[in-house]
Amino acid sequence: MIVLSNNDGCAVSRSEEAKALGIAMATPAFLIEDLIKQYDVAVFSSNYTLYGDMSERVMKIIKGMVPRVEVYSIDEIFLDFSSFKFTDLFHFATHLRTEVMQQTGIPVSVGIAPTKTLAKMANKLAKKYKKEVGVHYARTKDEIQELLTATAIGDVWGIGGQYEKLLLSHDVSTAADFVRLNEEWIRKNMTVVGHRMWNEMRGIPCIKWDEQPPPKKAICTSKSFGQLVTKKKDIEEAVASHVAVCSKKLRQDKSCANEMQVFIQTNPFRPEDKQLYGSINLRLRVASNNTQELIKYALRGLHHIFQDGYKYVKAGVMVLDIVPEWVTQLSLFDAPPREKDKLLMKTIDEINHSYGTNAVRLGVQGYHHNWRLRRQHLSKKYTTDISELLTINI
DNA sequence: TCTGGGGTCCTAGGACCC
DNA sequence: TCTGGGGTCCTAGGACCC
Repeated sequence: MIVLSNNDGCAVSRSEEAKALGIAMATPAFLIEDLIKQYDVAVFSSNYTLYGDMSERVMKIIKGMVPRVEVYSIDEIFLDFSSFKFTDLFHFATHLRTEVMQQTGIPVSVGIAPTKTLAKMANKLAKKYKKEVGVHYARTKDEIQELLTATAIGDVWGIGGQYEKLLLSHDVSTAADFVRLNEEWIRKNMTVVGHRMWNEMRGIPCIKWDEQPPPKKAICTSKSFGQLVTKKKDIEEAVASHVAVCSKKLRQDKSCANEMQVFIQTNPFRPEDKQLYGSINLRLRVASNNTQELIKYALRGLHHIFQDGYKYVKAGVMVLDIVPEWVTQLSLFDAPPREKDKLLMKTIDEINHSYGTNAVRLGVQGYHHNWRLRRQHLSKKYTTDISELLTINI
């Protein structure tokens, strides 16, 4: 089984069997069509509504069992055991795993260690080698050393492709090799970030604990079109729709943006086409999270960067310089009916929450959406849409 | 025909201030 | 021969994460 990225582009999630077939991470789907047919690989478009809902369920169970947690991503959560009354952490982790499995059917693995970086390593080991147990605990000096030796340098949290290349060229192939490196060398070649990882791996916690996610500094919505687009009207619809998503997220965060960026792009994988990347930054007169107002800015910006005669593949909107709603500075010459607008946005958000995103939208967002994403292999929203409930044939 | 999307942090260099 | 010292803010580019 594989799951594809947006627009059914690349394989971004693969079952063990798919990996065994040689399907590498981020392989474009069109390159493996034959393989898919030959081995009857099950293919799914990504379904973030479903994943988000299942994630919430899993996190909720864990939050109910551990008082201090940090949700790190859609499928990862850090647990703070430092003030824990249970001494048998291994046993507790096994119990936690069973609970999650029983209530959601989702297998999880648990890594326990003195720092976040080591815990991530232990987790990887738990997942890789201890599938039946699913828990790995590295506590003593020897256990930590063993963990470091078992971890390839490229598998360390914070070591990406570039650093991996650099380190391999210096004969550093495992985390244990890395820990033995000279401190100054690390500081010089890998900045303070590398230095932090070095300490973390030696058992000294350096990565802070964010129990509630810090407010966002930028929010971006961009998507490839399902097909190449040449008409300005289609791009206007897409840009307006992206703005609607950004503004909704701003309102959710109780934030406003002072600046906006709009960008459009041709397909760089088609060298036979004329290429263009157009982008423009717009300063808002007054910080806002109002969809209608933000769309006006965005379309004005689009007008400046759009050029006829190109085949566009993607458009995006980013809002930046984000401030909390309550610190927005009004302009001396600004007198729109802000309270009324706010009520309208609130109502639209509520309706869309109950009846599905886009149940209510602005006319300029369009209706037919010639540019919409390809999602040919979409699974159902089993857990969030009453009309897509799981059916069982008996 | 066909190649994802959304973020963060750090550094160096330039412009500016007194 | 010779041209200060101590700062801040901004941006672009590069690294990373999921």
